[in-house]
Amino acid sequence: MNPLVQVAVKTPVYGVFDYRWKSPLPAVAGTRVTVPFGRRQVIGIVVAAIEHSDVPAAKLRAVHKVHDEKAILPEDLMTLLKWASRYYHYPLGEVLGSALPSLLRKGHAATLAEREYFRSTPQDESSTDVRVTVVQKRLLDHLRGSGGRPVAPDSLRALSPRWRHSLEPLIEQGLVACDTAIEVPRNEAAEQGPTLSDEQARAVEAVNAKLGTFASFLLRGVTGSGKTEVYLRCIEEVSRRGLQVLVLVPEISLTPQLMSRFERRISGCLVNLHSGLNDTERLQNWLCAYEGHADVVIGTRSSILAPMPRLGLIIIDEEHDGSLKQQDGFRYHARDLALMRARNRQCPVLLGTATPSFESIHNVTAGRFVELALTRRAGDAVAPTMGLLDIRRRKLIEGMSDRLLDAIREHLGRGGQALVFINRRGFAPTLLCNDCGAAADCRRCDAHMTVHARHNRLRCHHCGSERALPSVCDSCGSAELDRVGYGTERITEALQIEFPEIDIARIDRDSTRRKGALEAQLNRANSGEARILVGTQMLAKGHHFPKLTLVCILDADRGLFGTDFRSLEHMAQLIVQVAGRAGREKQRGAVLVQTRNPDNPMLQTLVKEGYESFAEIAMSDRRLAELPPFSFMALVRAEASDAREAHGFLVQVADSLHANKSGRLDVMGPAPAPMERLGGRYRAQLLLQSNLRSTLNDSLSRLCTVIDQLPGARRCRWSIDVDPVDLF
DNA sequence: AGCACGCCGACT
DNA sequence: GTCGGCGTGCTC
Repeated sequence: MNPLVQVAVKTPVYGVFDYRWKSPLPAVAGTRVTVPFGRRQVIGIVVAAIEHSDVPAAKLRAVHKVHDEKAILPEDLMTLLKWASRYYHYPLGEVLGSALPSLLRKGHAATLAEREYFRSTPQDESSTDVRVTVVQKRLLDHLRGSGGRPVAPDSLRALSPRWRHSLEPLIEQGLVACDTAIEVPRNEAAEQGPTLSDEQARAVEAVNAKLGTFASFLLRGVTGSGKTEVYLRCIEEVSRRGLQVLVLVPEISLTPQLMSRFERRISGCLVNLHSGLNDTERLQNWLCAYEGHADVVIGTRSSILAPMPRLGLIIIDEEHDGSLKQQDGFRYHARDLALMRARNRQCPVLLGTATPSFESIHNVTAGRFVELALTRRAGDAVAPTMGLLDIRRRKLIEGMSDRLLDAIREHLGRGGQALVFINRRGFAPTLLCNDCGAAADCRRCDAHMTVHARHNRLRCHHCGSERALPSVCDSCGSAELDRVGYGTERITEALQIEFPEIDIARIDRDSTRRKGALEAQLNRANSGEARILVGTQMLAKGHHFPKLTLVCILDADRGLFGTDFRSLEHMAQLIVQVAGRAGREKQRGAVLVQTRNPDNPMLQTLVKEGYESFAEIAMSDRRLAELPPFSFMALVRAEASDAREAHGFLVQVADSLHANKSGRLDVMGPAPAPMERLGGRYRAQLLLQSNLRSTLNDSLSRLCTVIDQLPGARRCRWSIDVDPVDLF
């Protein structure tokens, strides 16, 4: 009897199938195989070798091809991914697939690219009268002159564009030898780190003391307190021990400063994994991690699934950041996977932020995380002063109060820079008819369209559809159209009128879409050429503008009344992050928050006492309301082109849950999603909440079985989101 | 996801 | 009579 294997295949329903193993190689879990699936051939991952299959022998088919000799997904990753498949209720085949670079999913060989090197042979050294061309003479001289070290093609190309043509005869004659070697990037540190503060030194020591065991640290450091320096010192120590470090950052392309800082400080093999890489680069860097050549891997969310044979430490920068949660498909949270992975691998996790997520604060309170605090800013910098600006009954110029404009004038006068933060791009969020009151709405979403004045267009920021800016109202034909509300474009325009001599840089997704445009804008900001910066949350993260002394936050009120129970938390994090851009050098910074709710206790606490006090109060509200992190949530979403279809589907799903009575489970809905219509499809959702993780998990498992058997489940697109961050 | 199977309207 | 529309179900 042939041995049997289970193979995970990328398919939304089952995912794991049994096959006959016909290869002379032993079956290894984590290797890629091509298997017949239906009438196609697909690539799957071997999950296990099994003794017996419940599938009738006649149905079992043979593995067609074996791609790898050793596991492409090492055992520890397989364990993590299998766990994640169960935890997030997402098919194993899809989960395993998401851990592989796309070229490997398509069957590309898992080998690092090789590079040719050339050197002069002993035969060449001894020969005296070889007849060579001028170009060949030049090539030989260069090779001889390199002192026996192999020479890369690049430097030969510099000698002659047709270098290979000239070189080949020399190789044939045995004068030049060609070797191949794998290409592994190497980085040389160019600078030394500063002396650590006591707090930094204590933090580094605490982490280093736990290397080789599982421990979780929350590095809570105010902006500018030198969290990155702590990361760098820990990385140095882990490298010294011959282990690898995995560093997760929010969006690497938005933080070139952070990336170059790592490059200046770390010696060894440093690779990136982020969305800006093409498939080949991504594969090469992934393989560097997989083969253990990489000492440090820096990447975005999905890097948490990168194979690291000598993993010694996981660092997550900006651990509160929403981008750590995948918002479609396999909806994992990179922070939670990191904790699970570190526990399995017995290595520490270091989570850094100025504004911890409530989940992490809760974990500190519960004793699961050790808190490391950095309370002082580096150098002479002191924390900026924060103040609320009551704009009720005040004269506003394009949404900005006179006091705000005065403050900008004052800071500019003293040679400072001002940042105006408004988390809305475009000119105005709404176009209203003055006669009939109708707003210009998106035809595919339940949303107003945003006015983009510069391009004379209306755009929907939810589905991306756009149309020409109408000159008359769609509903009544009136020409009295009002652009209501403010976006970065309008604010920039207004400030330019107010400060005609001043150079203003607008930094949002629209103004930085073109390649290199973001760098160009950031350069203008850093050099001090631009004196006023207007931008969205793109400006909130990680940037360091030396001359910036004033931060103005225009629309803080929006977060106070969000639809989501996390709106307040996110608003506070955003305000603190933006505020942190001010006064990072000698001049003390100031932060002004415009509001129509100056008496709001949450806003007051945040501004007067800071994030920590704010979080304490906001979290006690969460506890009373039994919301996460004091309970566990999952969201079942459904969307269909017919609203009744999506709702009906969820009614059936909900019924199956009510029928079962084990543990405490609150089922809310089905209800229309906060924005019911999006991109022309109707969305409904079912919210599950429990005080026990296991109850929630069990309910979801049952729910999956029910859905699989549900006729018509395929007419509607559905998904399960465990621990959702946005209830949209 | 694909891909076949199967059951009803327009056509050579 | 047949061609082909896409709703439904399966893939070890």
